[in-house]
Amino acid sequence: MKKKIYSISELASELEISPSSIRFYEEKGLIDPERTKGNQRIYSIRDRARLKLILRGKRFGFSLSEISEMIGFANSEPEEKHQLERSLEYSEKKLKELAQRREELELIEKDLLEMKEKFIQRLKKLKE
Amino acid sequence: MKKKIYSISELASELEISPSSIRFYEEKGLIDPERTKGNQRIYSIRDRARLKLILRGKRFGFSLSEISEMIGFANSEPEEKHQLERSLEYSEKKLKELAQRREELELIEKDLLEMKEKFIQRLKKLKE
DNA sequence: GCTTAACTTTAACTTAACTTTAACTTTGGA
DNA sequence: TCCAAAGTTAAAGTTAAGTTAAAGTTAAGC
Repeated sequence: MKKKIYSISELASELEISPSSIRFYEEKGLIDPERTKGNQRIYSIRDRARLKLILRGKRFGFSLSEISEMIGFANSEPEEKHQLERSLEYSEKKLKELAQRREELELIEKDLLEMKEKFIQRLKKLKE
Repeated sequence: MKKKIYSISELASELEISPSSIRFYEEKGLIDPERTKGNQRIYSIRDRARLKLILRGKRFGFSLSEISEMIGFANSEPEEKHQLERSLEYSEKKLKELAQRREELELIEKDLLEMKEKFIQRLKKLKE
């Protein structure tokens, strides 16, 4: 069982963000790495995966607090029936939101494709 | 030919943003409505469409300046060949970016779907 | 053991994207 | 014609998401 771990700067350069950003996410409660005897942060593969998730979320315009909410929910292991049902509802809600975003993304793509076509047509005419 | 127009507050409430935001976008050069004799802003259907585009872009984490760049490019009518070619390149670049975003969106959706499945399974077990 | 690179915290600073406020003007209805 | 509602600008204030700086601590290679 290999237990790969990372220092803050390793992880930062791999994910192409600054160490300060990683510390900032920790301050905001999005991540919570172990520490060495000397108090330096050590990141596990799971921590790395979580950071990747954070960055992915950010690229979609989710705010850190939204991401925080999603992570908290993802990592909960609800045992009680009522809580389980609430979690289920939450995931369904988020899935719907994502579906809507996908539709909008398709609209933007359509706009851009049309633009591109227009440019191509005009270039063609220039060549005649 | 009906030439529907809007006041700032009409448009704001329709798009569910504040009038100040609309003014702010104008200040940033994203939109440029006509004015009445008395200097009040009047928005055309095209202005409304553009605002929608701005909001759509924002929902995808594009910054206002990126959106501004895209809009400026969309509204340019380049006649020169070289410029046309640049515009074409630009649109292709943006389309690639969008494709990548779509992939990431699919990853997030997958994560969420898995979560949802887990909750369903656990609920099932509880009922046995 | 020493040096130096990498780490630590705390606090101030920065930027984008708005929002709020203040002081004033225009518009639409009784 | 007058008044309230809606609009105007300019400037200051706010919030999120970092970045930078200062001052000190730990770890790694010689």
